[in-house]
Amino acid sequence: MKLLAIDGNSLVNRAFYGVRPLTSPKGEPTNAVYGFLNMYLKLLDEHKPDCVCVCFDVHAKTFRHIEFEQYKAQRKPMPEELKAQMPVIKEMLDYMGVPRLEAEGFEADDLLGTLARECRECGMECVIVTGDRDSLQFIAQGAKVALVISRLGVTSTEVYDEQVFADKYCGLTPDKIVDMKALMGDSSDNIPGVRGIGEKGALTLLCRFGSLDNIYANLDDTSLTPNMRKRLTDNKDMAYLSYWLATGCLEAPVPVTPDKLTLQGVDNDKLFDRLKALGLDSIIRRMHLTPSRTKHEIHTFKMPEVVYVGSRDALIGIAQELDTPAALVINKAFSAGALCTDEACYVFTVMQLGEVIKDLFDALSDKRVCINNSKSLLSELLRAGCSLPQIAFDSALAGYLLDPLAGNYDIKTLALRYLDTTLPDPVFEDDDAFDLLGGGERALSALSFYAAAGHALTKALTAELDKTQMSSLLFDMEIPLSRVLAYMEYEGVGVNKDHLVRFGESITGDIDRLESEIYELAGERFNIASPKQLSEILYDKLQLSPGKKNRTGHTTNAETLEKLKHNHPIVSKILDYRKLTKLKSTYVEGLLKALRPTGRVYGRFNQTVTATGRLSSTEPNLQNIPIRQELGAEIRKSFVPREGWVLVDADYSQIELRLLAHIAGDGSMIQAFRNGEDIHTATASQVFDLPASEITPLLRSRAKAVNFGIVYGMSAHSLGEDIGVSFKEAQSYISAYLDHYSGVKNYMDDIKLRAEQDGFVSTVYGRRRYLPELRSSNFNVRAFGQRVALNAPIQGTAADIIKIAMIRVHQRLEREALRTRLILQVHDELILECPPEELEQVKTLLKEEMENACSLSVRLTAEVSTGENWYDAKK
DNA sequence: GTAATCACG
DNA sequence: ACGTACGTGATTACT
Repeated sequence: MKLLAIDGNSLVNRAFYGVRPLTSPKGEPTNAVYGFLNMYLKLLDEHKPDCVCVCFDVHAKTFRHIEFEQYKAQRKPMPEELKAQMPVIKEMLDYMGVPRLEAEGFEADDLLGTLARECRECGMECVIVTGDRDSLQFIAQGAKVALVISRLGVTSTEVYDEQVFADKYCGLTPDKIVDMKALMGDSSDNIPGVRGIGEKGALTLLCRFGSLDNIYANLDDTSLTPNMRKRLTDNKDMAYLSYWLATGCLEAPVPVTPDKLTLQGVDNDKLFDRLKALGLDSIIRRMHLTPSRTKHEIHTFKMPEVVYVGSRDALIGIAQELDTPAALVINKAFSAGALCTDEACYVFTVMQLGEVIKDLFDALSDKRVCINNSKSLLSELLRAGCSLPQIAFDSALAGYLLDPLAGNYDIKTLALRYLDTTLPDPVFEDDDAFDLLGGGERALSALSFYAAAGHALTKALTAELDKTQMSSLLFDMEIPLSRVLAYMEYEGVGVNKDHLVRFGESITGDIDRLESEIYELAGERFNIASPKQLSEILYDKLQLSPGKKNRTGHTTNAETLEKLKHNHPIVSKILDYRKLTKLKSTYVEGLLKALRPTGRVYGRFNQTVTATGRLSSTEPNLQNIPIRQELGAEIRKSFVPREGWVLVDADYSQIELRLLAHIAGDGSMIQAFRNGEDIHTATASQVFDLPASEITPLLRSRAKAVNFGIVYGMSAHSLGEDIGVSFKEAQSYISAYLDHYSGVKNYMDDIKLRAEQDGFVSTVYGRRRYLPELRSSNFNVRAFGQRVALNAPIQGTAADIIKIAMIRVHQRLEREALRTRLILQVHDELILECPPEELEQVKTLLKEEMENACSLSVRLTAEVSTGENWYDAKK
């Protein structure tokens, strides 16, 4: 028989401080609940105990002892967010049938000690789980102690028995942990210890003398330094008080014998409802809970009649008859699918029907369908040469709008969250060929469930979007955009292989040369790409002064190395080496890998990734092609239009600052833009109190940094760092800035307030970003939340605007029957490829659509230029 | 799988 | 009382 005895308070604390802030849809903090339950489930898996008990502290109303009161009362109060979660955790444990123990005037620790003793007495094995080293003393009661350690956000346990303890504490017996604490104290437990003695000193003393008593019996021992002797003498009372405080009790009132602490059954419904209300879906999944029967009516969907469609004609007939939007689910290989309406769910496999995909989508071409991830279907259809259906709804895009941080928007995930329904695993998703004989039935049934869930999600998510006033964002922005993106992905972008290869070859020589020069200067060969090895060479061997530290050692990043450039010739060679290898591996080799026989790369634009509404680009990332430095910009010369065509590039100038002016309603900044002033010069003129004519390039560039910094919610510290002036000087720039642009200052105050009230911030178009960080008890996390609150409306509105522009540009190209295609988007920039005869028309329409995508208190301007490659097309 | 680094807006 | 700007993705090293 094995008992798992858990220190509830200790684990809850670990969870609270170890897990990033999470909140339920209502805004209650849930991170400790989440972290605790995950730890608990993991422990259960690992130890598979027969009996379990979670112990909690209950502080006495009257204290056992006056010193006790004095010291324990000084403990920091529990943060509100944590306090609120304690009863929730206890409630969860009750629903899970986990015995828990608490006794007034006793701490969890006391209960654990008592349980350990009782286990020994009745011959049971006992594993104590805690994050508190105090409990290691109970190893002396025959228990094992699984010490919880959180490192880098991952929690694991280290199991101590007598042997492990002795190894770690130079041969001491576990009861000496009390002597340790008596000497070193424990700030988290408010045990004072002996002033001036820490972990090392305590361990040395105990190894020498064996126990606290023996130390005091041998105060005249010659091995003690006079200093140490004085500390011990002066604090003898403290040491013995601490000894008493650290000694765990073995006689706490435990009403049952350990063998009775068995797990009771889980109350599925109550647990499901509570976890659901807290938004802890991953726990629901992990525990395989099923939707409770108590609240079925609202969203849970009804499975319509499932009809297996066995012939091509029947399927086409059904498609042609559709008069309301139908949910369509289809596997990637187009070999099976399902269509669901209110009436029925029609399941079909192409294996049975012959090659009917083209016919099916012809039949659907004027029909409205509801899809999860319409972009991927549309790009597949384009590649397959099929007609495109109208997209009436896209559940993935809806899910993204409702919670852009959720990360996963597949039907199974959305169904759990919005329909309280656990779907079977999507067996059909990745099947390249749909195997009707092997597992086909299971896949068909999954398919019908997914289509039906897709249909139900349309209703549920539409309601949610109505509530949050984001319907227009979905129907007028994201859904039309997904079609544009599908075309962009279908088109790809031309890459000149020879140019890329030549560039790669031209830098390979330099890389080799730098490599051997670096080895020469270092006096040995090492892996330059390994920050660990590099840091040893620079900071240990060559004795360069290390800059900031990171978790694993000293940073070797470019910013730090830049400062060390003049101290040793190796440094700038390393910087150059890094630059060149980056270009070679990420851009030359990366792009060559992605280059298809058509001479083009087909990247993907993801529509549901960023927190702010921007797109992201992958495989390859076409949004971070070098430009800032001349050598890197060479890569851009490899991006070319089709033979005989030209690239057209248009970017918004200072869109984020213009949006800041508009959103903040700052008269002074609006005026500067209306007057067509150079905004950085205008800012410099205000901040430095000089006429525009006297603004030097240096001053302008500093003002530019201030302008950017404001948009990011900067601090004076980072601004100073960035532009190389003192903290004080940076502070004075910022205050001069905010004095002049008082609308910006008001905006900054106002948005933080609103964010705190609402729990989210919005773009001009109503796109939301939720900010659970603002409720964190951690200052840094909260400060981060405030910066995000400032930045998200601006970055997000810019993202909204260019999306509108993309849709309109695409539509105009279609309407005007042009061959020109939109091929890339880089946040504030659009790139098209254009046959020469369309060039003038395209330049005009592009500028028009971008500049008129929305109307604000300042106008937007777009700069258009053209060229034979991307490098030339950027002015 | 995560961390460090560095490319972009 | 706390650390230092917002948003991404790819590569490499290392656990």
